[in-house]
Amino acid sequence: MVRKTKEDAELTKQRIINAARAVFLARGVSRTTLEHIATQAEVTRGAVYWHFKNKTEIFHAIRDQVFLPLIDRMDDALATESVFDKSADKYEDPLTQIENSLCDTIIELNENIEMRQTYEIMMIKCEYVDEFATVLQQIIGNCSSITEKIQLAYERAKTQGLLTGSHTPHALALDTHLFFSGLLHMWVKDADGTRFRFQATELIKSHINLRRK
Amino acid sequence: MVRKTKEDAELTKQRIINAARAVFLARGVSRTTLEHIATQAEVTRGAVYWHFKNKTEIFHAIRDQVFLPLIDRMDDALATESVFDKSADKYEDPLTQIENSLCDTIIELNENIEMRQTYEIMMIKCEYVDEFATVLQQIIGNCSSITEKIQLAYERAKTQGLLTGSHTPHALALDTHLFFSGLLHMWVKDADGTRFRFQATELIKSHINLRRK
DNA sequence: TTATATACAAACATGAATGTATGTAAACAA
DNA sequence: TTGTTTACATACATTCATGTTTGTATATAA
Repeated sequence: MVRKTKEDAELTKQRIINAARAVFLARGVSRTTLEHIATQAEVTRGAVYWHFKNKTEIFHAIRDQVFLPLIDRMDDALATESVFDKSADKYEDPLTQIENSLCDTIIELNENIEMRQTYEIMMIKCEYVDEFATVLQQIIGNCSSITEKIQLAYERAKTQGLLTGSHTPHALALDTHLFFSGLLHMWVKDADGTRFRFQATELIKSHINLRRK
Repeated sequence: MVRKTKEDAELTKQRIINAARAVFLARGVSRTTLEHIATQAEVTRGAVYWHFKNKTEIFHAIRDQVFLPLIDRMDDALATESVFDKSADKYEDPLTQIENSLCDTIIELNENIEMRQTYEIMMIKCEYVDEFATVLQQIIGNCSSITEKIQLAYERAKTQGLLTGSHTPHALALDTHLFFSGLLHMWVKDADGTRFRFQATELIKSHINLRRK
């Protein structure tokens, strides 16, 4: 078995990525060798080195495959002025918009194995040093842009008189972002699902309800 | 230079721990070799192997030195029925108690280099697999007990009529805990301090103010 | 005072993991 | 049809980290 068509090769590449995700998850990024990945993908290290320069490049491939689409989706959910919820057949107010965009992420995390595994790898199976240190900056950057989107939604909520108290949209957005960040971390760490996963969406709802008039 | 007194030996051990913390922080736990640690501590690997079985044991030593006292302090700050704040010369209400216990942790993180470095190592320079997986369980456990303490404080706040809205102490406690968890993560990742560190205590205050009547 | 245990240093042996170089059969272009 | 490139597999060289063993000077107990 040797030379494949272009489609076959692309398939092999994807198999390597999937294999790497599984092995990273089980053994951590550092302890994973290219041999591990190759074996899991049922190829040799030769194939891995053909498609990727090194382990770091595989790591980035895994990350990009899950996070780039996610960021887009989150942007979409929050950026629009007003959203018509087809399932509920009505327009969502800004607070519900925030709530839904957070809940959707959790739902996606529940349903999408690859995304769940990728999150887990990024959060607790990876050391952010040297080449990986740059990833941290990207994460912080994404967080900022999401927080800004949330803040805009809170500002709309404020002008619409939906908010309780006299809190600034900025503070509310940061609080929400930190809450959600903590929730994601706990969601990931709560592997058996007994502590956080089962009530994640409820936690989001009650978080948002804290701000509702 | 050879056989030392017991005190000397204990000092060497501490030097190794400190060296390990520094190297773990710079290179990540996985990429750190015992040779790195030995060099940093100005001893040989022989000394390291004398005091510790392996790298994992050093890791636990670092963790215990910082986290065990921390948990005690957090418990103290939250467990007491009512606290007399000497600096302000008045009794603290439960909400202020929560606020202060969180702020104190941040202050400690700012002032205590070893604690700051240890946090950073645990959060972003370590992969929780194999022997380290158990540490995750401990972390989750600590989180639960802290959340319970916070919940008790919120219950006191409720009976004293300090809370806005009709939220349950349980939900409030989880929300606060997740918020703080997220804050700690961002605090650590925000190494240059421009995004979260500089306003961490303000974020805590505004988080608590969300609940104040 | 002497035997023994301590607190290391130095040397050794082994096993990986990495990257590269080479081989090769099939796809594809001309 | 043939030359070339592609998509790998295989083999090789090197580096590196680990754990263990041995050596040794001194503190300490008897």
